[in-house]
Amino acid sequence: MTQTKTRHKVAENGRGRLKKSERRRLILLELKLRPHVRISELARRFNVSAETARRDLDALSEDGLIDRAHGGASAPTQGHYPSLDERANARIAERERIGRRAAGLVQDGETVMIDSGSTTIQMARALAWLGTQCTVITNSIPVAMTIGHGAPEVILCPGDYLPAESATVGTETLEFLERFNVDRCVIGASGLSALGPSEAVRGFAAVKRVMLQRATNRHLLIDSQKFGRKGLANFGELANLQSIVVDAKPKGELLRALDGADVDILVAGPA
Amino acid sequence: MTQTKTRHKVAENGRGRLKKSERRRLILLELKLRPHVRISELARRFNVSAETARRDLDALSEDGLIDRAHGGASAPTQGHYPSLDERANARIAERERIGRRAAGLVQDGETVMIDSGSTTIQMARALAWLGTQCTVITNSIPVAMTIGHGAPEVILCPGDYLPAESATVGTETLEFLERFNVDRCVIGASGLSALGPSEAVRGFAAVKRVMLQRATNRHLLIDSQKFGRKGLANFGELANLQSIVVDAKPKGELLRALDGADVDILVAGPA
DNA sequence: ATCTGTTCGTGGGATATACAACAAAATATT
DNA sequence: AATATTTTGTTGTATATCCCACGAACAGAT
Repeated sequence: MTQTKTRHKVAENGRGRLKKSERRRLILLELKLRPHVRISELARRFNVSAETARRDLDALSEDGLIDRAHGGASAPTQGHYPSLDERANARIAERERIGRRAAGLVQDGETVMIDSGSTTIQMARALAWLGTQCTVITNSIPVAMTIGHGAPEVILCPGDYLPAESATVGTETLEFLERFNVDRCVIGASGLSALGPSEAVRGFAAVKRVMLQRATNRHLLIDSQKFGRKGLANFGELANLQSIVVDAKPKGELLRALDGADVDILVAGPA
Repeated sequence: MTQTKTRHKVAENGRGRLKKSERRRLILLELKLRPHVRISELARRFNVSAETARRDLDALSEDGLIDRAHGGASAPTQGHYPSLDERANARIAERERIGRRAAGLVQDGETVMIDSGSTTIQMARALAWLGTQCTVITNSIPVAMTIGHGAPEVILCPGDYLPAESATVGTETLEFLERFNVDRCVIGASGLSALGPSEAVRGFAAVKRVMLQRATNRHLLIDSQKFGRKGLANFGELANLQSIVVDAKPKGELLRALDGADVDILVAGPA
């Protein structure tokens, strides 16, 4: 049952033992197929001690390539997700509030474009929860998968697959989106300043811009931590937005700019 | 920190305790966002004993909704994956062989269409392993995600998202595929008889048909268990295929038909 | 109100895993 | 070839989880 010999041309050791890098590569590969691997199982499979397997998992976890668990590890969630320390969890709570508030805006029968991003995933989750009878168009795979099992119908955009964000981008995506006219679009952003919303990830700004063009009602979902920040590329003016959904009301210059642009500010309460 | 009150209208118990079904729903929801939950964590969060949390996970695992692990549970792999009992694992081994053999057919620089299905996922895995420099067009999300982190470039098809198969289907998908001409297509099937390959899942047959039209070289990946079976809809004739990749050589009528149609039979050896 | 089935918590012994520190082996370097 | 470095194995102890069985609390029905 030693499969080391059967492999293509794995770098092996003196006595058919796999090298560290090979083991780790196999672990990653395995996690693409199975959701979870167990330390004891890896130890047996590679003929190494449990400690070594543990060290492998710790190292991979350090690099963010896997999600460590007691006794094993899981594949990281599709689409970057925040690590699990306290601060990140706090942010999740806020995003959850924002997502729930935004999901409440969607009415039965509407068609909605949803952007990719961690906050919009939360919204998708809330939408699935509510079971709103709507049609969703998205370029985000996590959004599609989250909603997929619920009531709403999902149309996925084509395009170049961006693994880091689990979303599609590129001209295919843009052309596809341009074929639709929808009731609503819900987008996230890396930053929001008086000059407008901006995005850090290459290629996303264009997608957001097209979504904004194609929707009657335009909503921006954004965490208050991102107020004042400026990302790589601006997309659209403040006046282009119907409303922003936030966890805390903006202040100062940003608030004045929003008021001037006649943007509704929807603060997601703790309830 | 008791969030039970903050929920929309969760069914709660006398003293703000969640009912069993609510807990399980929340667990499922949580796993859409995070790859892994831990029993101890759930027990704290729901204010129940670890035993209760364990029972929840066991029940959900029984229904195939989660993947149980030591100390917790993970979300099941995107796209249906066979349960882990012995027989299923045996089938996986065969599919892995087939997938590896098929991946070997792809040359650097080629453009390949890959169908959805458990066997093609295995091929995607092998392709990522080999690091072949190719461009992949697929309607399967697991395929895209598996390959995504490797060398090949991935273009995802648009369409209606089919949660059960984690793939896109429908006219959007077909129209999109028709815009490309590729070197190779690799497709799976539910059955293969002398009359040709057939597919059971609604909507998939059309996708396969278009992929076959658009490719110079056409390969069918199929498990020998499916020889002789007939699915819902036939797609294409045997003569339409360059080769089939199988784990065991067909016999009898099917073999004669394949020979007559001049189809190469590539048997994936155990090595 | 009483009954009945479900759901849940508790306790204890067996097993698994985590963590740390050191020793042994393999690999790389000079 | 000899040395330095990395990688792995081992040991021991603390901690977590598992599994089982039993009894208490609960919800719904008669």
